Amino acid sequence: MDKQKIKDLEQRGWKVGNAEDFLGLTEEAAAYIELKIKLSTNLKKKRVKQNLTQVELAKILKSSQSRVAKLEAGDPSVSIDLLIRSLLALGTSNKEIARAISS
Amino acid sequence: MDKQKIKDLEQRGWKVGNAEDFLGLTEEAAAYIELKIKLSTNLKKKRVKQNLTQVELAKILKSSQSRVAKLEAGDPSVSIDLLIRSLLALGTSNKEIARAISS
DNA sequence: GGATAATATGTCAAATATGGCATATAATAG
DNA sequence: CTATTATATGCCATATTTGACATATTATCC
Repeated sequence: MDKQKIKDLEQRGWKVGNAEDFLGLTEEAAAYIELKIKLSTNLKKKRVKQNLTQVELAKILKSSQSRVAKLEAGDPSVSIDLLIRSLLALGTSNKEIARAISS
Repeated sequence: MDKQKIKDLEQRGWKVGNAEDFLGLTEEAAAYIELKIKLSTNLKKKRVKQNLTQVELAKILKSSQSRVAKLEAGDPSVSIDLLIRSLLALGTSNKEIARAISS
């Protein structure tokens, strides 16, 4: 969670600590979501860099524009699997994927 | 593909080059499989390090021994999603996962 | 050897992810 | 403003993944 946000909440008397206490997320679930967001952000960056529209990327992936939108939004309905396969389809290497995850 | 193997094949007159030509895999599919193997190997290592049996890990994951076996074998029927969630359940951080991927 | 624990493999119903479609909402140009 | 293009959202039939079970195989100990 955003450091400033935590500070703000603590000012107001909240006992925040971390995302788990606040949102009821286990550390595990939080890490999972974080991972997904990193991958989806990266996917969008890659697509834009290659001057592709969502429709064009969908064609490459043999998927649909709507699914690409959901991929880039880190929608709960998309799997890490599809995110990774999409990144690979855009020529991303495993090392790059690793970098994205640990960023 | 194993460097030595390639050399051996080339000795015998094969034009190998890479896994794609040889196995008919696209670079993308090869990278995907490679990634999966790295994660599954890492999962097994983690489990063993924590002195857990597959049955015990299955309990933690609310899954079954047979699925854990498949996870560790990188079976085609298991998703990267489940591999990552399993690693997280064993206390693996995103950074560690990234390291495993780029290793 | 035989008993016991751990892991592997095959199958399948139920759960989840996916592509595709319709449609809504931005963003960009003219 | 109004077309046009790009992206977002909701839905659903189909496809893939999953847990669970049975059973097979492989260690490990006596």
